[in-house]
Amino acid sequence: MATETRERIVQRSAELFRRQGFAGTGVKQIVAEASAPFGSLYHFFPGGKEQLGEEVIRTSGALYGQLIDAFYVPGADPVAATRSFFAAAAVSVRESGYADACPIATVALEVSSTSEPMRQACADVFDGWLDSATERLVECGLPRKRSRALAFELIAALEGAFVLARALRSTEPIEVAGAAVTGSVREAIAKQRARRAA
Amino acid sequence: MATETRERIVQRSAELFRRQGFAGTGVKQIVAEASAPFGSLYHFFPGGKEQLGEEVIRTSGALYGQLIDAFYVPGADPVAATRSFFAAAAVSVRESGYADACPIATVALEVSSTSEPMRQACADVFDGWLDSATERLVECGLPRKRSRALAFELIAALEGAFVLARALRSTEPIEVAGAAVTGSVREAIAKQRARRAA
DNA sequence: TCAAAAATAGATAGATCGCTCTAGTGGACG
DNA sequence: CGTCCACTAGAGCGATCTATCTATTTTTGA
Repeated sequence: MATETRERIVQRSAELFRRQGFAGTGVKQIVAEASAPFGSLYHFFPGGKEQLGEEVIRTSGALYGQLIDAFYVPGADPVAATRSFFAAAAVSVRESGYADACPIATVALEVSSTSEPMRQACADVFDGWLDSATERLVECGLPRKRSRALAFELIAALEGAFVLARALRSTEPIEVAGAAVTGSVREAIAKQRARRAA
Repeated sequence: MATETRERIVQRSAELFRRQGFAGTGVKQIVAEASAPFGSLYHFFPGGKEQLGEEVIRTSGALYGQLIDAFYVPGADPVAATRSFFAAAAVSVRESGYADACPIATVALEVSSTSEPMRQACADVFDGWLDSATERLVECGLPRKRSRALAFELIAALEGAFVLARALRSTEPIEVAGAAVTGSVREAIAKQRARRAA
């Protein structure tokens, strides 16, 4: 089945978009690096580059979102999970030579004011991440409202740390931000335990 | 003095870059919207678009950095300053229709893997912000090490909240992130006072 | 006042952009 | 065996990209 060509296009696009941005990546470069025929791109994506962009955002966003569930497994310690999550992010960013951080942030900032379908795709991805993180924290016994605030704090700190890490070529922002979020989670858990004991 | 043309080019570029990114903005569009002669762009910036980009990053980055000093004035309450800082950011983002958030984040993510001089400019700007915030917190009586960690937390949370706010078209990320950072500052101040009392 | 320098003005080069088009290939199925 | 259809393949279109070029106008300073 030749639909592997389609997958190669999406995967290569995902890598190029997150590194050079959407506007900074040409369709010729995509098909060349994906070893795909040029005609196939418009065969699989009749909506052109924008349709490809939207799909790349949704698929790579969903893939990355699975990491949240992978770290915050039910029954595990959410404090340790938070620490591990940021530590893993730092390793991943460093190992890619500070090239690959968030799969959609670069595109998100680029298209939020220029392409409504792509902006919506980014919003859906972020909403999905926030919902995932919120649910995992609720399962840890935290109140829903507090969980949602922590989810925002977690995603925002991670995204911001990624921006700094890529520009500064350092994992320090990720480590420091991770420590801060870990502290917030620890405090929330402690407060919740105290309330239950009373 | 005709150097106002040069300033118009820089200012207009700054606005366009932060909204559509560096690669997504053409030099023709810049001179058109800046009401500047096309030849003037290459007269003032013989290094072309990249030189313009670097200068835009440095100038608009320095301008934004002054906000840090404006909010964390010596003698003022750092907790209230943090709250005000994020509140002002939220208002600013909303009033621009979620178009203008961080002046350099969009470009930073775009060029960190494609243009070393522009990446370095972004790194210098971020370093400047971190140094400013660190100094202001040190002046508030916090230990230098703790101040620097809080500075990272502050900038990272703000940057990440900006990414989310623009895509979600909501100020909630900025408000929630602001509350988290404000809490961290409050806690650091309280801990420092307790240490001094002992 | 006049020459030199600075800035304006825009035509245009050469490359690349996203995209369309037609032709051809290979395999599945009647 | 022949037909259909998904996919491959790439030439090429018009538009746009960055940048250079020459010519002209404006400003500056001796």
